[in-house]
Amino acid sequence: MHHETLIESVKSRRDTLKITQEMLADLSGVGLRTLKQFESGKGNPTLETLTKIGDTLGMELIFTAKNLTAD
Amino acid sequence: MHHETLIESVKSRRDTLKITQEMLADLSGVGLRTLKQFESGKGNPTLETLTKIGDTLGMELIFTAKNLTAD
DNA sequence: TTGAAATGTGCATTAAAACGCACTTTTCAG
DNA sequence: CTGAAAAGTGCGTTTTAATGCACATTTCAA
Repeated sequence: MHHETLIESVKSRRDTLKITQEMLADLSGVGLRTLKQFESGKGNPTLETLTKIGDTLGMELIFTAKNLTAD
Repeated sequence: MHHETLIESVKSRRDTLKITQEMLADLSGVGLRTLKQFESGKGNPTLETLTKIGDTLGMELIFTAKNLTAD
């Protein structure tokens, strides 16, 4: 998985929930600037930041065995 | 998911593969100090660090819908 | 088209991650 | 038990994430 996929997960989810970056920032406690940075692919968020975002969006971050068959 | 679960995933996987923190540090390019910090629960790693570790262990980091039924 | 809402970016500051090094503590086979 | 390997911690430095603020750019319904 690429960094992008994680970003897409968040943007997609946020889109589904119809909330703006600003709302997510407020709800999650993550700074708006940080969220913008992350969603625009310019950031390298910490686990804490990702967790806050995930919690707010009803998602959780996990490590799974990588699928080696597909490419 | 708690931060711990992520840590356990890594420690468990590393244990299965029979590699030390030092080896994982070398293989992944993540500093040994950083890895120790993370595995001992004292750290707040960046996505990049988690990705490097995951890549080396054949794991990938993903966001999944949180399971609200279980607890 | 148009303007407001939403998103993206430049700049500066503060807090903290990443890191190396040396040392302590823990683990465990023999 | 014992020693060596593995894991954890204190300390200091450098890099950078997190953040606010102001402004630029994009999106899109009316």
